[in-house]
Amino acid sequence: MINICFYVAVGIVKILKEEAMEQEYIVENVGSFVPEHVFECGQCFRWNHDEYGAYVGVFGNNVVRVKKDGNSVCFRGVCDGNIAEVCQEYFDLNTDYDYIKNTLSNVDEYLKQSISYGHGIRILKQDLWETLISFIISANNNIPRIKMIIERICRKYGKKIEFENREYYTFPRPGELKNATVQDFRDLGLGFRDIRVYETVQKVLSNKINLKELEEEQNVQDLRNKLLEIPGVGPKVADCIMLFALKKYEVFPIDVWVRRVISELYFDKNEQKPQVIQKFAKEK
DNA sequence: CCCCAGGCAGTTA
DNA sequence: TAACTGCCTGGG
Repeated sequence: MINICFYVAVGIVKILKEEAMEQEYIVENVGSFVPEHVFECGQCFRWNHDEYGAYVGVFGNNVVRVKKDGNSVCFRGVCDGNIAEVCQEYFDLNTDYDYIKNTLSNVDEYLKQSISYGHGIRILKQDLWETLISFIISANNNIPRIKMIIERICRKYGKKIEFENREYYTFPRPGELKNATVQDFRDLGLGFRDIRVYETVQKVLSNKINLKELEEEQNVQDLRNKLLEIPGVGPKVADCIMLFALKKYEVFPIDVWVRRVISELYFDKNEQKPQVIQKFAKEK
């Protein structure tokens, strides 16, 4: 398990509009932060680039615009709390990615090239509830459509936040979805995933699924088994939830592409079963 | 028109 | 428990 935390993202915070909690946070010399690598890698679904190459996204009750200029990154937005603290947690700013990349680059030539290709990536610390629902929707689906569906859910059930004269919508909490029917989800374009999302909402509301308990479960195997009981959550989705929302950095989500790439590179193009790839990745 | 997309769940053997 | 198959929907 990799967990390096000797490193602190120092930056400058400015209050821009006190009444709207609009703030700015500028961090100099951020190692490993390329917005395109962070936001387009498929770990998140609510970030979109604007006409100036900046990315704007909603997470929690925050709307933030992220712009990289040379060696510094500017975070600007309306935040539920201190923007520096909010961003340090969400963007994992206090982890030394250079150390991790150096270590993994020495494993083999394929990893070296992969890391070079995506050198600016960071693993976001996303909200458990949003990640759970988002990855149930991701099943047998493609990223533009996943993003579109999630946007429609937020627009219909989330809370509106205004920023820079535009409207943004939070991802609805379970309570905000309590009256949503299977048909409502079908109408939003979820397809056969509608019943899975509906049942998951209902089970969280009736406390058959306890999000807090999942947050606190430290044993990865037990956590995985608990996640697998949730409708619409299989092995791949469970691993994504653990990696992107619960800081379980030892998991290795295997989707069709990871399977294909690893089979091609390491198994002489023979398609391997997820179980075999899982074992291989863990050992490596 | 067919095929596929960041899988899951229910059914067989 | 491993393999097989259907599934909403949209785009290439």
